[in-house]
Amino acid sequence: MSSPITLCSIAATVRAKHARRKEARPGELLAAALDLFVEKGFAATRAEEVAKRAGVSKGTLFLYFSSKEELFKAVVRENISGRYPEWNAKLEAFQGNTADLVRLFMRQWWADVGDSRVSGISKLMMSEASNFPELAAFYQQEVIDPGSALIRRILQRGIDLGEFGPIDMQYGVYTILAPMLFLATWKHSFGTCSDASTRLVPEDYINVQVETILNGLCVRPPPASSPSQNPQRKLAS
Amino acid sequence: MSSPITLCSIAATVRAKHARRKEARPGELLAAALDLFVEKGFAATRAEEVAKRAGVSKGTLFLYFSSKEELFKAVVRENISGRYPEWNAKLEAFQGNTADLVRLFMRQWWADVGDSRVSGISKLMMSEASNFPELAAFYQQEVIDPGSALIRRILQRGIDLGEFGPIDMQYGVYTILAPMLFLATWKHSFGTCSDASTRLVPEDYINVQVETILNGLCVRPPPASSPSQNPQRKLAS
Amino acid sequence: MSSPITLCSIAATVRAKHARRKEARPGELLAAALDLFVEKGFAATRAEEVAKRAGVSKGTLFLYFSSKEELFKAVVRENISGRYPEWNAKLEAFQGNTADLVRLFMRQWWADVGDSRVSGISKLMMSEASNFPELAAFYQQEVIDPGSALIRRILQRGIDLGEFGPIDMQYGVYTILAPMLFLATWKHSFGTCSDASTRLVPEDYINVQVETILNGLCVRPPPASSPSQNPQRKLAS
Amino acid sequence: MSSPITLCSIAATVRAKHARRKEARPGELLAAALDLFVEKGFAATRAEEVAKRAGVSKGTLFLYFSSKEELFKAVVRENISGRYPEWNAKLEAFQGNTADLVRLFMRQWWADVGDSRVSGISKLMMSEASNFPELAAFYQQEVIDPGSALIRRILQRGIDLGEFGPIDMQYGVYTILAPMLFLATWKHSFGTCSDASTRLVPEDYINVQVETILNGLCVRPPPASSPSQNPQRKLAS
DNA sequence: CATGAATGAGCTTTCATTCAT
DNA sequence: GATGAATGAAAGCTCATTCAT
Repeated sequence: MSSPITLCSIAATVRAKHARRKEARPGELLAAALDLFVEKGFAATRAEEVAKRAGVSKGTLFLYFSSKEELFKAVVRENISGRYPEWNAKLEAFQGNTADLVRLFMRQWWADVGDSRVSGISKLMMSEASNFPELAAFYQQEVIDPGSALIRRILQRGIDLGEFGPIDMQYGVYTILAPMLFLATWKHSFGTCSDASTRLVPEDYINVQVETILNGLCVRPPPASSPSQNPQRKLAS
Repeated sequence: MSSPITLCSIAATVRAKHARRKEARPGELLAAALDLFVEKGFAATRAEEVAKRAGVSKGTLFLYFSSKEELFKAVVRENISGRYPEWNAKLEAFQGNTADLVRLFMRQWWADVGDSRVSGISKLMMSEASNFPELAAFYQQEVIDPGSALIRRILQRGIDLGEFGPIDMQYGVYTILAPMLFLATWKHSFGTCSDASTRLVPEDYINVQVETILNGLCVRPPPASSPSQNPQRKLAS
Repeated sequence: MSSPITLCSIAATVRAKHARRKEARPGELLAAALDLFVEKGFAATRAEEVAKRAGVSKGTLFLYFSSKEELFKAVVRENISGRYPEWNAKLEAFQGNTADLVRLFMRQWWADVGDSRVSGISKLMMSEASNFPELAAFYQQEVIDPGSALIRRILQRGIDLGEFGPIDMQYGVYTILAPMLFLATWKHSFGTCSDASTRLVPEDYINVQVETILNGLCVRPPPASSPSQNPQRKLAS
Repeated sequence: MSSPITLCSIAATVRAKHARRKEARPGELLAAALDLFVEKGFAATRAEEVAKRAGVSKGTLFLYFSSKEELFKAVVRENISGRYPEWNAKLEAFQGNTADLVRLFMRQWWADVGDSRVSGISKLMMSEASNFPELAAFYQQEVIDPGSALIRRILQRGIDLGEFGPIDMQYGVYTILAPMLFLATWKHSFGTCSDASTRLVPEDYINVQVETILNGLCVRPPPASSPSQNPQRKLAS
């Protein structure tokens, strides 16, 4: 029974298995690379470790990505999946006042993005943007700009409905963007190594940030006709 | 007139010239190191290149700083930690209301730190903290903790004087810290490569941030007995 | 007949050739390292030279041994520690009187260790122990202690059988150890450069030492019922 | 009063002081170098540390010794002061039996040489002989050979008086030499780092060695007409 | 003479990349 | 296609030696 046919079918099976794995390879490598790039940064991530985590050999990594730089670029491109349509839809459908919309947006962002591996990409881009300018431009176009537009529409809604005062649109966006990107960056830098006493609880951080953004630090006379908008504000300890 | 005095002064000159080099070295090395650390990050900066830029050989660098980590620490002390006494003194001496103190603080920070190469250190630490835990701990101790304490005192002043409402101290600090560190990080990442149209003007960014922090986005009835505290707020464009 | 077997055997051959190199490497490296350590000492032996002598590159050395210290330890294990079981077995199996066992032991040591490059390791450790405390501790544990134990068992055997008088065990061991280690040290120091007239013939040295250790220099009345145990003692010239 | 005369006399005083120190310099350097070479070996001893211990600058060391090798050679040559005439005289004058002479000699050697810094020279030569062959030859001529001759005369005395049996003279010498040189070498190698439990007490070591050399390990019928020659022999523990 | 700042070759170790199998 | 053994260019740091002062 050691006929050529048997050999062929063995080979076919092997080839099929290979092919199946082959198609999965890049994805497995990219996932492993994302984890490691986020955790250690670009320079400190060793190619061999990426390969090992993806379950392949070092040589195979270079079969799919001609260099570590190409791998990095692929990781970033791969992970910029637009969740924007979904968010835009939610924004359109929202019925309540805009302050609550801002609260919802920031908390949702943390739950969907900040608290997931994807926030690592932000940290990564912040860290490596200057080493990969084309990638940075790409990221700006694909992620930062749409995100800014989304925030801008929220602000505009507040202004249009008379809830928010007048504000510079270009910089007003950062009012919301900065605390979020800072949180993502911090979580992956000092957040991994600072002692427990100074460790930041993201939900509490977000709550304090959003209430300050909305109402400011300065005392103000209680608004005439509105229920407490600030149930989450924590008292000074 | 070939008096001992003359002899002494010759010796003094000689010594002085010799000594002057020695005394100048650390400063030259620190300046070179700051440049390169900011430009390339900690890990990617080669000791030899620092030396070359300071106009000395590799060995000389290690004559003055026992390791690359010590060099970095010295850069931080020279450019950041060392300035806290001055900043604290300014805080003590300030006479106006706390809202103006916050405005002053953030604008001064931009002028002194953010707008200089020094802000690159913040970005660098955000990028590399997780890879150099000892450096991260040092930075937290020498920079983050005193900085947080300083901000906390500002907030407490506002509360004590009845200008600020109650706020959680731990997270309230980030209200001021986050926009500044975000700006520093942004400037050294996307700021170096984003096209002119989206480029951020730091002074305007700071102004919008500080007014939002103080007064919030939400409209409020004008306070009974105070003139507009917000002359800088730019109008929506 | 192009059966799977043929295919398999081709693969096997390929694998074997590949594997053979890999399996041969450690041995080649250990041999090269032994040579160089003995010739130049631990500190003065450069990793690159070991690699070159083994016919590989610097990097390859560190593929098999994680550091120069580990390389040295492996050399010691390969050449010394690893042989104790064999030596212990010989000791257990020995049937004759203990004086002859001591003679056998010292001559065998010379044949197996002293007369080979391995004795250079003893000299090397004597020279560099104080500079490499971790290596010294390792050597003490892996070589000195088991060696002392072995000698102690020989002495104890002599005492138990009534052949040897009572002796302090701790220092009695040096009675046998010192002449051997001295010989090894001498061979690799003055032995390499002293002129022929004063050159020491190890076998003769060993013979004189062992007879003196056994019977002393002092004359003694011939023991009642034993033939001369000392046929090798050379006469004074 | 700032006359040239004053200047000259100041200069003269300075020069005198300089001259006085200048003559002391080489000695101070050699003493410092001896300590360090013995403690750390040739390669591990840093020129700067020798200079510092001698109280001069690194540059000055190279003013007196053109290289580290020359310094090493000078250290060895400096420390080979013949104590042989004195020892020879003592040997001639000794009245007791030769066994006691051997005991005296070995204990005296320990007190005079082994226990002093000079024994470091032996260790040093053992360690570095192969790197400095001319020096090794010199040392052999100046130290080893006269020492051997002295021991040979002691042995010959024992033979001539009928106290010692016949023995090969060339190798018999090592019977006494080996334990002493081993002790010196061991003291400066493992002696500095082995744990307290295995630490060797030199006087006890010498005692056990000398009694074994004289009387051997093997039991013997008590000599008919001699008082116990072996009061120091320690009992097995 | 004496100094000590400066040098730079040299060391161990790491890791992206290659290529024979 | 896939492997992993092998490579060799760096990198941080040391220290004998030099030389301007």
